[in-house]
Amino acid sequence: MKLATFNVNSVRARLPNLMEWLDTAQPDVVLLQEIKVETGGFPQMGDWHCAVHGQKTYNGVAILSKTPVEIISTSLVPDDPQARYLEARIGGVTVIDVYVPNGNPVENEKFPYKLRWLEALYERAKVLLHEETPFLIGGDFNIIPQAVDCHNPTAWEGDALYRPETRAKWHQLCHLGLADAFRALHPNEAHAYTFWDYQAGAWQRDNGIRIDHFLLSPQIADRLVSCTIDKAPRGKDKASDHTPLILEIEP
DNA sequence: ATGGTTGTTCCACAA
Repeated sequence: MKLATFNVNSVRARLPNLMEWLDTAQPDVVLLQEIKVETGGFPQMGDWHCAVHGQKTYNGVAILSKTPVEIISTSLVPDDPQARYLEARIGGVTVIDVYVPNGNPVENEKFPYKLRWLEALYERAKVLLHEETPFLIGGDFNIIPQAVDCHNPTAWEGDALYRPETRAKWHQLCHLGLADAFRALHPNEAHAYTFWDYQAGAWQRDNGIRIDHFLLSPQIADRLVSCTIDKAPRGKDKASDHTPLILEIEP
């Protein structure tokens, strides 16, 4: 079973690139973030089953699946006005699609909102682990876990993606027993990025960061086959600033 | 240190 997570930075602006990539990569399940469209405005996706939690202009998450997908929840933080969470069941697996708040600038309310959001995700993961539900969390976490996950750590000091409080939340999730699928299989690999800014030639200079992740519950981690970054979409015309992360698990 | 780019929307805001 091949799953992918892809922050498309507007599903409508990215539709030709997305369709081409789906045709090439042939995933079974795709977690999309930043669809930037209301739920009802999500494009027709042919024979894909779609679960969508969208809003106007900003944010928005969706799951595409070759097999039926049942929405379990679209709410993580109570009364969250921002569409960032989608929990669904596909076959026997609970698939959670997240678009974690960016958190910048750290001086205003955006940073505590990010930390509250991550705390709620931690609490949800604890419940699912206690229930022994096989699950995975994929998406744009807006977290650079370690120095090796960015080109120039000094440049990220103080940024909400790399602040100690942010990375502490990530490590709390991992210490619950969730596996960072990419890092588990590529322990020391550097320059393994999933995002390159549009600005200042970041892509050409490989000035990237690894912020898109799959976290696996123990039952899913036992089925882990591979986890790879598909850099090709980032090099296309009209590319998103993110590129897909692909996860293969035993059926 | 600054500026660099993209998407949505209506021009600033988010990333």
